[in-house]
Amino acid sequence: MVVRNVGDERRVRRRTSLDEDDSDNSESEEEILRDQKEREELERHLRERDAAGTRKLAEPKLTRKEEEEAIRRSDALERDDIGALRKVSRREYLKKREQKKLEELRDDIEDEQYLFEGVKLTEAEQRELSYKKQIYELVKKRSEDTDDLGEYRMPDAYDLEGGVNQEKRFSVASERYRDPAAAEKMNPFAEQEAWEEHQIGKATLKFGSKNRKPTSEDYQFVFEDQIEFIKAAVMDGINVDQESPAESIEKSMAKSAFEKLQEDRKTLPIYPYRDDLLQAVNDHQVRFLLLLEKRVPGRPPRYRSIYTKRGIPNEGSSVNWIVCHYIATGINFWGRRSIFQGSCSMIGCTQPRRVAAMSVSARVSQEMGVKLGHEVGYSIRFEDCTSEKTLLKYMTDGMLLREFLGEPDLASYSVIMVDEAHERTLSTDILFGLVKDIARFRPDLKLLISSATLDAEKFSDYFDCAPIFKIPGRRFPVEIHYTKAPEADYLDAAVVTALQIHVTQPPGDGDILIFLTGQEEIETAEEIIKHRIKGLGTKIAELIICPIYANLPTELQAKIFEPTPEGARKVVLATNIAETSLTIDGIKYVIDPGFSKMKSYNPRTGMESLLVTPISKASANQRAGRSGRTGPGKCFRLYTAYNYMNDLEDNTVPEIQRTNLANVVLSLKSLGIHDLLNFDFMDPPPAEALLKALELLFALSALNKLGELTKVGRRMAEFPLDPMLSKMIVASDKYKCSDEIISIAAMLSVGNSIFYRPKDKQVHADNARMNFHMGNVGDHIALLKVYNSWKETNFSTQWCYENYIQVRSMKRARDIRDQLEGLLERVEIELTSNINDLEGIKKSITSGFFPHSAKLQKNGSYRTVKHAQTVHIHPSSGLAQVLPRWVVYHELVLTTKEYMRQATELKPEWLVEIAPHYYQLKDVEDASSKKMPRGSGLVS
DNA sequence: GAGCACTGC
Repeated sequence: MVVRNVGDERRVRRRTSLDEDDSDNSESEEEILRDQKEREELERHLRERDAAGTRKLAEPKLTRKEEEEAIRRSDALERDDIGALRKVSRREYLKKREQKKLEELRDDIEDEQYLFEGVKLTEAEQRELSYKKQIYELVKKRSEDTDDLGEYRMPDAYDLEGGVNQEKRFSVASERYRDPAAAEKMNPFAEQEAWEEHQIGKATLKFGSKNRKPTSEDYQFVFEDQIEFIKAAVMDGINVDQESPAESIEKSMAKSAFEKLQEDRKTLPIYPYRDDLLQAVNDHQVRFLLLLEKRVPGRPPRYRSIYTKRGIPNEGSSVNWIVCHYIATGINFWGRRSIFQGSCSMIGCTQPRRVAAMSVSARVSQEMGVKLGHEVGYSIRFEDCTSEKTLLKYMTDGMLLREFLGEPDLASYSVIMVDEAHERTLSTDILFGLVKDIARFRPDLKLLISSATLDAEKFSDYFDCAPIFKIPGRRFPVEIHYTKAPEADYLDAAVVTALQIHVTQPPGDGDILIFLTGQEEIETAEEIIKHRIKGLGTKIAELIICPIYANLPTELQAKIFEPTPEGARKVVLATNIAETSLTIDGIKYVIDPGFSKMKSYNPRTGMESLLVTPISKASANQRAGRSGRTGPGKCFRLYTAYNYMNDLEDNTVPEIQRTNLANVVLSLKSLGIHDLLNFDFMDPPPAEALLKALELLFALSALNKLGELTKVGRRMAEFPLDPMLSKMIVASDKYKCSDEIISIAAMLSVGNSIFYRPKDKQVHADNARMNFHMGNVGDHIALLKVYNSWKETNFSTQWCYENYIQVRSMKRARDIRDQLEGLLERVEIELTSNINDLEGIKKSITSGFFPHSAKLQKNGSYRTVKHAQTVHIHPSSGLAQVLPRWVVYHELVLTTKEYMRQATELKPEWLVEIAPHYYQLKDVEDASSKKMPRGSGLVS
């Protein structure tokens, strides 16, 4: 939608500069004029679109600051190395970016000086501050050099010019939620230098003289508690290219980028199968299953350098895009016109992750020489980069699911390809069922399921014995080592193993990756390693510890992508995030303790909990594969071969079997699927979970007694939220406070990552947080206050710092809120605000969450009204000290106790008023008459 | 007086 009016000549120009491999064509006057024209076009387009008013469900809301959005988009696409959607003049854009960067940095430094005023800084904090100042100076210096700004530069391929541009790559792979300000801080030149200095500074502080020459005795250190490993197996390499990487880079540099693409396409392992593949798709008109035995790990450097300029978020992409390309260009096999010659129905391709959808589509559009957003586009939440021309559309699986709601037969698609099916995400599993269903009455629809799973037969059986098409992958061999005996303390064992590797192997031959279960464990491991290294002094080479987990602030995450300095070794401590979501270069050793945290759901109590559980074999192999991406690797498993064979499950339990299904059921119902218990799931969820979900939806009056969707239910299904949140919004219409309620809903759906609580400043953080709880209004209203205060400061970043609030989460909440606001219109709810009517707001909340009500007990604990289950207010709640008699809560989590997270006081009468079908008068009266111990000890 | 694996709409 957004790209329609960008001129074609831009593409031509771009192609030329690509071929010339030259970067200094400065902008002529003519081009500046053209840029201006484009900008005007854009503005006009945005105005028109806004005037048109009616918006498609998934269309992003771009109205806040059109310019800002344009810059953001431009930035994103530049990183794609596509540059197709540039909306502002390059010159203007760069200038703005530089200025903004400077301001941000200055603010940052000032903030910190302000915050730490009168506080004695630790060594690390001082270093951090001076590090920031350094960057500021560097950026300032660079921005004064104005000549730098006007010229058009092709983004570098990252195998050129002395190495990888890590920040750039990383900023895409890691920034789940893009923050333009943070991204802009990542100046490839300045930060690199400052970082190096920073690192050197750290190293000198810790390890003393770096210049000391190593003597032979330095390496004779032996650990007291070595762990013995047995080499048990080797995962063979497949199709590993014999050519040395250096040679091939040199070779490929000599050619133009376009030639490189042509050339490399032919060397892909899939290339010889091209005709067979198309023939196979052609022969199986009704349903066709394609299983790609993908490269489990790794691909040689020369391929990586060319195929994933954008970063390497998704390891399956290289197979995926080439298949899509074949299908798209080979469509005339089926008697239709090729994608280039005009209209035919769309090809849809789903990915489990946003970044993957973006990067693969960028790659394919480049491959086909078309502009991203035209013939090839992507569609993810908050960002729809497609147009009427789009024929090959990449999207997240959840997005296709929502498209189903608007178009239950997917009439606009002729091919659906589900990629990464082995990950078995919730959305993928539901898509399976739906897509299989519509394939029955749409014989023209082709299905392709692409998976790296080993039990292809299971997938094939599910899709009515669809033929399996195997495509060989590519990987390096990985040696697998098991321990001789089980390890009692896997954390300690992991640390010992890492140090063992570090000491016995020459530095520089490869980094170490340790899989741990969570933030806490990672921090502990970090401390242990630091402590042990200290004990070794300068006897060993430098070891750089890099923690990585999703909640780690983005700036700190960037560290793992820095190249390892000469003579040192990195040890990466990661959660599951390193298993699928991101790829780290240079890992040669993987240490796998065999555990991860998994969410489980108990349908009986409606409680979710995160449990540390043993991983599956599939998961273990995936982890092992992480060591063989750039060369032969080794994987050390901290369990025995017997454990592996006998104790581990083959595959991870699919998400659909261990989650709350309320949302799934609502979606399926609104698609007209009534018999859910007999719905064709590949792995059916527990019947109990389904019934629980149905029960809840009935209670929320989303379903009637016959299990049919009601009008309320239909409206609820429009919102991409939990049914209880959706109900809350629908109910807010009655209480005239939809404005407040959507803010609350947005804040709640961001999760519990809003308040930031650094270990060393917990008191400050808690104080700041309590400000929002003034008057004991309850956690929901406190969240509303947070959002509104932030809004009043014009979404200020500094305000967030002052109040220990995570900017990233707030920005996400803002986006969600905007989306919800747009959806209100669709379900005909008026946007009304009444901030003073707290009762109305609380009643709306109760309308959605009445099944989650609890009553205070004598001992200070609570008991849920419906199930008489003992629960407690979470200590982080504003009501933890207040203990109101009745509360309604957002969710129940099981950690050390059963805690209610986000609670608000309510009046018991409301329960009967709002949900007379759910609560009897006696439920409430009974309780209020007993009240608190009035007489004396009524024991029992 | 406690703790947050990872995604996605």
